[in-house]
Amino acid sequence: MVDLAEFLKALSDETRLRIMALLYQKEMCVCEICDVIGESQPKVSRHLAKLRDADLVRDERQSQWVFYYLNLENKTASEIMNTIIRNINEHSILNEDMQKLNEKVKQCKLCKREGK
Amino acid sequence: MVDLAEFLKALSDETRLRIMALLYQKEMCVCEICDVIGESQPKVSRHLAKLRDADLVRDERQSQWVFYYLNLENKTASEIMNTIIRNINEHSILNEDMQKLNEKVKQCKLCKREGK
DNA sequence: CCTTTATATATGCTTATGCGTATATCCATA
DNA sequence: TATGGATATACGCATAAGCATATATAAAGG
Repeated sequence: MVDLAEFLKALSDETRLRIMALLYQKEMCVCEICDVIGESQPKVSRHLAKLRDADLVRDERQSQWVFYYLNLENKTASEIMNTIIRNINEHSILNEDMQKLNEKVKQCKLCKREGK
Repeated sequence: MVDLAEFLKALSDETRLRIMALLYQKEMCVCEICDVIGESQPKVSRHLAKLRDADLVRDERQSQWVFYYLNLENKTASEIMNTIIRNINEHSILNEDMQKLNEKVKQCKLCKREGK
């Protein structure tokens, strides 16, 4: 397992926290994430790479799109994410992202996966 | 409350994690902490300052000694510390510190507080 | 093939972080 | 008030992290 300090460092960035909170809801492709959080594609991609390096997320290419999803194998990591989501009301930006996600979900035509 | 990312950043350093795990057991003065984790006084002091800035710990001078203790007011922070401690077996260095703490506790003559 | 869309990475830069050493401060006591 | 123990901070340095912009790669579809 990845070192605890390393794993917390991977979580300790606002952009990455926002991404993690989104992926906690459902797996998403990069462009969806960019859309919801309003950050540039290279920025999101770089942060996803860090999360992947820390083994917090996994990715899977589906034709043009790369879908990211939480890696739930790390028990400590999963429990900490649970805690954050449970207390999400104290963290307004995460809350706003969730609302935006719910709106977007209805209208996104591109990023639908066939399976899963 | 301190920003979630900031708070996680404060936690995401091995030395600070070790200190937090110790303080989870009991309040301690700086020299005790140095002794248990085997790090220099300036290093420990600097890390304690960071934890204090993030409002994860509080301090209280008792004559020559400054005692540090966990600030349990931040709910998210407390729950995350609980999670880490609950899973401490996966993080050997924290475990070793705990054992060392237990040995030291018996023999420490200096750092006894009158109150609390 | 060529273009478009989606994604990843490289580059150059600025700022943040951590460290060891040296020094300052605070307090108790001789 | 001089000394020593406990603690905090300053300094100089090395490395890491984050950003924007530009470019590279991958797949789909004409």
